[in-house]
Amino acid sequence: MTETDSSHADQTVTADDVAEAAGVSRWTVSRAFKKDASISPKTRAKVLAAAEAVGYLPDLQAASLASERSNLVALLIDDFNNPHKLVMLERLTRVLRKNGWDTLLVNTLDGTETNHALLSASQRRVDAAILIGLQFSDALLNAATGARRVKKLIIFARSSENANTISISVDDREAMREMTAYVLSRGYRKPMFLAGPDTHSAHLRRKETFVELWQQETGVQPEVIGVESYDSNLAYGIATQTLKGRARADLPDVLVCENDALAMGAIDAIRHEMNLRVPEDIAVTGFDDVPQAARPNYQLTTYRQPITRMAERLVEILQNAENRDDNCSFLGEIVVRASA
Amino acid sequence: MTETDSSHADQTVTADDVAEAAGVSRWTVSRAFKKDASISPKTRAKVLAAAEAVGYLPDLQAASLASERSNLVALLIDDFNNPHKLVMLERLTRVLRKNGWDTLLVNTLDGTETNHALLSASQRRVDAAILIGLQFSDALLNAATGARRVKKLIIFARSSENANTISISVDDREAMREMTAYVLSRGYRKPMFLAGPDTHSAHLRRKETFVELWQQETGVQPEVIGVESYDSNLAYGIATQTLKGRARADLPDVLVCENDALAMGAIDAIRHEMNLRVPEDIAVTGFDDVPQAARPNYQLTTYRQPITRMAERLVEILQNAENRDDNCSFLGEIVVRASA
DNA sequence: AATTTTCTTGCACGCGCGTGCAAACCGGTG
DNA sequence: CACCGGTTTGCACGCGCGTGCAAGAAAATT
Repeated sequence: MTETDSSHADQTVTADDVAEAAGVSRWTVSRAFKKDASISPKTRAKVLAAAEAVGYLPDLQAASLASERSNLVALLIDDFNNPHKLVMLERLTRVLRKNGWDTLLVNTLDGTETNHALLSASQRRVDAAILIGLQFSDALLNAATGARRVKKLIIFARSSENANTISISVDDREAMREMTAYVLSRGYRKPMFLAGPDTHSAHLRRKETFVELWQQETGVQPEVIGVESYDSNLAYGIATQTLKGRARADLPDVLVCENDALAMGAIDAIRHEMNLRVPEDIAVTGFDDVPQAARPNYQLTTYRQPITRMAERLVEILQNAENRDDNCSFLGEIVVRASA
Repeated sequence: MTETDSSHADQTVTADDVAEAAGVSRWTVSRAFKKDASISPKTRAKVLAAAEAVGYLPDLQAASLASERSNLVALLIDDFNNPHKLVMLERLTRVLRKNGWDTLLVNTLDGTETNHALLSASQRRVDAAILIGLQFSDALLNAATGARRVKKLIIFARSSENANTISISVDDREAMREMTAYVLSRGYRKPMFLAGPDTHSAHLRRKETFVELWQQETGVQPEVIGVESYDSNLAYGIATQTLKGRARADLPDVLVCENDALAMGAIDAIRHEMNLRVPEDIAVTGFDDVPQAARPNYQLTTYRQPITRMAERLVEILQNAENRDDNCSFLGEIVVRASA
């Protein structure tokens, strides 16, 4: 039916059709769509007009088959519980798209499927794999770097010393230095640190930094508790379990949390389990500045990572062919709200 | 350097290499990787072993160029604020991957770039475009259906009567019928409905259904308020503005919300702005059963959509070549918690 | 044992486009 | 007018694999 309908052959418009319409060769059409190609301005204009007329757009699959670039990146994520991931997804996809990259979303949550997922991504000839997950084991990293066709491995929003790996992250040490200074400046003296799980390959140095600096500044070792995943409910449970029933004098005056998810769980526990006030009885700080942190009932003092700038840096790295491992770190800023 | 290193030629292993290693032709290799292909079991085993040995995996780009399938779908999303989106992303990517599909994540948040993003996806030869956003204008839908190479357009978790469109969603009418019955059964008599924005193309019928049923059952028209986007902070603001300062007798006894994001904002407002209790003073219900709804301090009574089953249905639709518009709707279940 | 029938395998061709090279073109100069 | 440097265009080849068809091998039938 539609095959004989040649009035507008929208079935599949190829460069040949455009070439015929514009009265040039197919290769000239190809050049018209390529920036910095050797083609005269008027020919390009003529070709682009013809392309517009017949409704042509280059086929990126075919293009990446023929060239060595795919302009496609894989985004590997294994934690869908933290709203901060949504923020990163939004920023990354937006910035990448704006610069001509498409994004393959790969869920590596299911551990047994992780390698398979990674290989699957490599089967799509991605120019890079970007990890924004938490639990990338060394096995995963090795699988990734070993995977053929994955040219670059980029760890986003985490730092890593692993070789063959580029990491783009906030400077956790400097961030915690600022946060520690802030907490001290507000007069808090009995802190407790609420930490997330320890991961090996890509690490947040927040806990170590806080403990070290606090010790250094006050001579006192701060109390530290931890949860085994960045989950608000777990934080709620651990905070309740640790603090509820303590004598008032034994309670911390500030709870410094490794990220906002933990902080929000802790705030809920303090209020709803212990009937205490934030920040009057116990102050709380977070990290990430997720959208929920600004909610009127949290008003969380936290640290904002410059995700957009980090994403833009990512694009620069993608554009550079050379694979020198330029790990780069950024500075964010404390966002002071009512919680501390 | 690495080119002369032919011990394991990991640069690019193609089917030819496997063919040589296995002592068969390249096309036999191709068949070994294709389910239901005409090939003897022993040959297949031999080929797969050889492939394993040389580290070969089929190149999906080349495969989709040669065939008419890409096993790639585009996921279009324009709302990154609702945690429910994270749930859907996780489920969809997991189920799709399990069934051999890869996912292209397309951020259509930036309105002016929406069409461009859609076209860009079509340039990747996606087998289908899946919309899980909110604001798909008719213009967007038309652009999508008009876009070449986008064979199917599927609206997920929203219903739509638009032609050339397949929608997979929960039966909103039936869901609200259950919710209304529950609210009535609990003895609430002064409801207020908190609605999200009205969108045209793909609509939730929750507000209409609730109003209609309540009227029908009690003869009373329930009060309705609305926010212009599904945002907790907005819901907090509107709830505060509407309810704060009302005489106790004029307050609703239950706030039925179009989704959990609105409900959680409302709960926060009720507690922190009005110093009232949930559910004793005002009960609240939501919709979606986002992870946060189970948090101890929300304990939100809500309605859970069977996202995984819906995703599996999606896969079936993708596998069927014929494009009959089988809009399908699912039944979820009320999740009763403490908030109502 | 000869001959069908059914499986299995090999192969030409094409999917749509990019790259490198050579031919063609253009305008300007001695 | 011939010559030359620079620019623009055309073209063979290949990217890695799937599909349809025909030849070959194996199994089943008489």
